[in-house]
Amino acid sequence: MDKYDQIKLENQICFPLYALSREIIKLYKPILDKYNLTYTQYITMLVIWEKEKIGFKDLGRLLHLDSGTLTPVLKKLEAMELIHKYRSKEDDRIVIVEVTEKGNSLKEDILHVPEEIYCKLNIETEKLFTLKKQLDEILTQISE
Amino acid sequence: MDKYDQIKLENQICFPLYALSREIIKLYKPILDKYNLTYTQYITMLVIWEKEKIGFKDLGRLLHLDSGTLTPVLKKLEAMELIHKYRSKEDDRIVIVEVTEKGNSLKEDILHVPEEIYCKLNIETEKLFTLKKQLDEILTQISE
DNA sequence: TTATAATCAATTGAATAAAATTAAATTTTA
DNA sequence: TAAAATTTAATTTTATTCAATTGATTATAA
Repeated sequence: MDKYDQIKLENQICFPLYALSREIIKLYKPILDKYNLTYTQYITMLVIWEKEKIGFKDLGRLLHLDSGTLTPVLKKLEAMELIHKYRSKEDDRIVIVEVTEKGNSLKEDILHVPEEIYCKLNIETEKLFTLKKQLDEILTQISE
Repeated sequence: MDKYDQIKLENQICFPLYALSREIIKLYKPILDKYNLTYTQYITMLVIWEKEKIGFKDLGRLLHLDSGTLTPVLKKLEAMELIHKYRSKEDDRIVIVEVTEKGNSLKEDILHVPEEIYCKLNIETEKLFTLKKQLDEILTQISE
């Protein structure tokens, strides 16, 4: 037992999380390229598709992204005419994001993406499910 | 069962990986700030400390980082005098990285960092261990 | 030997990220 | 009610990260 063991890369818990996250995003790349979406833009659209209309703040909270990241992402999605933004009538500070018709049309094309990723991952559904459960649990705990 | 269920954020396996990875890096931030290291610089130093001397290519492979990321990281670490780089005598294409005396001195101060992170995470060691095992397994499979 | 291919690191441009600041509006409190 | 504090989102700045390309070097094949 070496006192330096604890700072070996192989003994870091966060590292495989960091590395795997980036590796999987790389798997998404060729698929999302067809729709001119980055991974961040893609997950942002997932939430907007599901909610149809959502406040900027709530969107950031769900995605764990702060305004400095989210603002340019939404600007890009708006330029692509997938969403539009407007300020709340009741409270002018609040920005609301809504999916456009063009955005909803893209939703139909995107439907097959998760399936393609699962094929590329090639891991038992059961394994993925238990892994996701563990990650969600830790994520909830940390985000408090 | 809605056909749109599969593109809900909550059903994406990669998302908690991506979000948790960034959340944990945020936990590192205040700790690593004291040493003027980013998370990427930190894990890069972990490998260099362990190997003492390593080729650029091997370093990138271990960290899952390509030259576009690693080049500026090493440039910064060299400016901080923690490492030095030189090209191989045998093959001028190959860059070799070595830890400096100052770099090795920092190693001693860094020893407590993993402990601090475990405290912040506040998760059973057993849970973390099994999680890491699963992640490592998938990472190995994907990186083939 | 010469031409071609492969390898390697650096560079470039776009996207992502965090921190600090600004600006506007609302809520609280004195 | 008026002032102060808080909330909210955008902007700005600085830094990081990634994919694609470039340029240099070495290895291989004709």
